Amino acid sequence: MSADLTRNQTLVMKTLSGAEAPLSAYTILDRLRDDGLRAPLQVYRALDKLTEMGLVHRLESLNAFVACAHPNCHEQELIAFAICEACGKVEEFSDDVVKDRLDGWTRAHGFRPAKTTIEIRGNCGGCVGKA
Amino acid sequence: MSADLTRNQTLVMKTLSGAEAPLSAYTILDRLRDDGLRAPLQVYRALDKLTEMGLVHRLESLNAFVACAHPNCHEQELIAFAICEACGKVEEFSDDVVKDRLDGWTRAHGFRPAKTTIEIRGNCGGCVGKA
DNA sequence: CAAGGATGTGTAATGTCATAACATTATTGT
DNA sequence: ACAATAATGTTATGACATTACACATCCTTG
Repeated sequence: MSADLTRNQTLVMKTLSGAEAPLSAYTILDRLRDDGLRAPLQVYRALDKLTEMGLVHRLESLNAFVACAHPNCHEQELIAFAICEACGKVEEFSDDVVKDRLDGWTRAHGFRPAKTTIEIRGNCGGCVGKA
Repeated sequence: MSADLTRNQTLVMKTLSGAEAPLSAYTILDRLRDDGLRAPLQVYRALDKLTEMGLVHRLESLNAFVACAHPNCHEQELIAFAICEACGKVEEFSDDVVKDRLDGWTRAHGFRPAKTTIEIRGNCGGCVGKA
């Protein structure tokens, strides 16, 4: 089903899947030095492909990347992220009503959307409790 | 009404207000060399304050800044941006239904939001026509 | 007025994120 | 096997943002 990944793609994917929180490209690179990766581009190229395949998401407000939470996620239409600034964990969800409203706006304005980003930064339940 | 701005803040604000599209901090800096600005920090500090005041918004997916579209905008609750990748123009809007839905999700999950980003990248009406 | 705090400014150095350009090495389809 | 396509490796560079430190300005309050 999911197309085969190349060596570098597999390494990057495993690193992200095993992480508790989003990782920057350079952090991924650092964790893969022992596997032979040496340059940022090797990571960025893998991330590009993985993102295209919907296996990885980029968090714009963090300049970092996470593995997709849905096991066999094939590009869900619109994904929102809730990012905890304390523990770093990210929750991924989607909402059809939000999607409809944004679609409504773009249609009404003749805007053709290519990619939509929704990111909520704050503190997750667990971390609010501790505070 | 709007608190007085300092010299640097005024310069940055004027630059952004006069721009057709979002500007990066370094672009702003370049345009203000003749006014005596020399270091990125002078721009970033001004941008921080202006953003706090709600006069300027940061576009996360662009790493760039725009003047707030609403004349006397005092921190509207939730703002969405539609960013044209062809001409660079940005439209700013808000939607209470979207806000309610996202609020609903965060409340249900005990998540305390601090800042929410909604950015739609694509092509605006004008540019879709030309294509 | 003087002392102290808060805020703004100037500068250099550095840190962090991302891509261009080029050469080489698989992989795949016919 | 051959050509086309995609992936890789490497160096250098570009683009975005912050740390650390020194100095100046304004404003308060005793």
